[in-house]
Amino acid sequence: MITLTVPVPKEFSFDQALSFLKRSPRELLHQVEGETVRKALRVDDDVVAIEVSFEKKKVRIDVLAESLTPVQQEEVIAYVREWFDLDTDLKPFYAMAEKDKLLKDLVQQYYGYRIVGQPDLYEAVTWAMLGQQINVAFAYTLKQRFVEQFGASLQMLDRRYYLFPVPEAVAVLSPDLLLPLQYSRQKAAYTITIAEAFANGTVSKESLKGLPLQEAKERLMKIKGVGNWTANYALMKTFRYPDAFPLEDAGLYNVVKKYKKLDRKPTPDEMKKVFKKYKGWEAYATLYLWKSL
DNA sequence: GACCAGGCGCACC
DNA sequence: GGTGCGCATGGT
Repeated sequence: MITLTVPVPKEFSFDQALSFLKRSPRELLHQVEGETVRKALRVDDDVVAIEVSFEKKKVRIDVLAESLTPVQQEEVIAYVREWFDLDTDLKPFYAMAEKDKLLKDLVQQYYGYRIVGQPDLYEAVTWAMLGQQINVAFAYTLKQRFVEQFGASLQMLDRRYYLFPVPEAVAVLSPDLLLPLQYSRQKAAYTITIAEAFANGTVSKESLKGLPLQEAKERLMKIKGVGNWTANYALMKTFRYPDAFPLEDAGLYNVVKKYKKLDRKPTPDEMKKVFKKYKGWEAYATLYLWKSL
């Protein structure tokens, strides 16, 4: 076993990250047990299992492997930094939120809560699409079946670690194989077109990296099944564009409805007005507002 | 039994 | 370029 440590900023709460990661018992891509989260990772064409915990104000990563190349060590550390969003300076956001009626209490209550990311863009897009217009619990059920059936896994010290299916494997599936998992015809078709786009290189994390948000969104939205909401959500989770956030999100509408004490759904203009105050921090504002639901 | 979920594409105007 | 509809199923 190899142990790596990662320093964290003051405004970071490992417990908050864990409580987010614990939110579904159907999650197969990581397992939280006590104060430790376990996960399998692809590093440099290899697969390793890691155990992540928090010790002496640092993130501790135990890699269940006999040896790792220096490159692999770097990749593991980079993954964890991305996963927990350790490179974002939250001070300006908190300074702004302190003065905001909606966010004030939330940022105190959940201090150090960061956006748990999804470093794999393909996984982020597929997961966002799965979550369209159904409740989150059911989305997890669909994902569980999908991962069990089409994902790779490795067995390590009495535990099974699952990996998200790779686009190459999903692109060649027939939609009929997904229907027994309770996918709608629509979701089955979208699942495959998204995989095709990634498998044939039309879209990749590398090709979107560094693009302005609008451009990255347009590229993703060329894929059938990926609309504005899904593109924003995926870009927020993978690239952490601070201003990528799903404005038309049903949950956000409900927060604003409650806040403004409306007896109807807020209008898009009312939504924009609320979020105008959060310019540059829309993604983080969204994260904390979701917490209030 | 309604009604809504971390929407989207498409057919119609 | 706007509006309405079907989608599948679970939670409330």
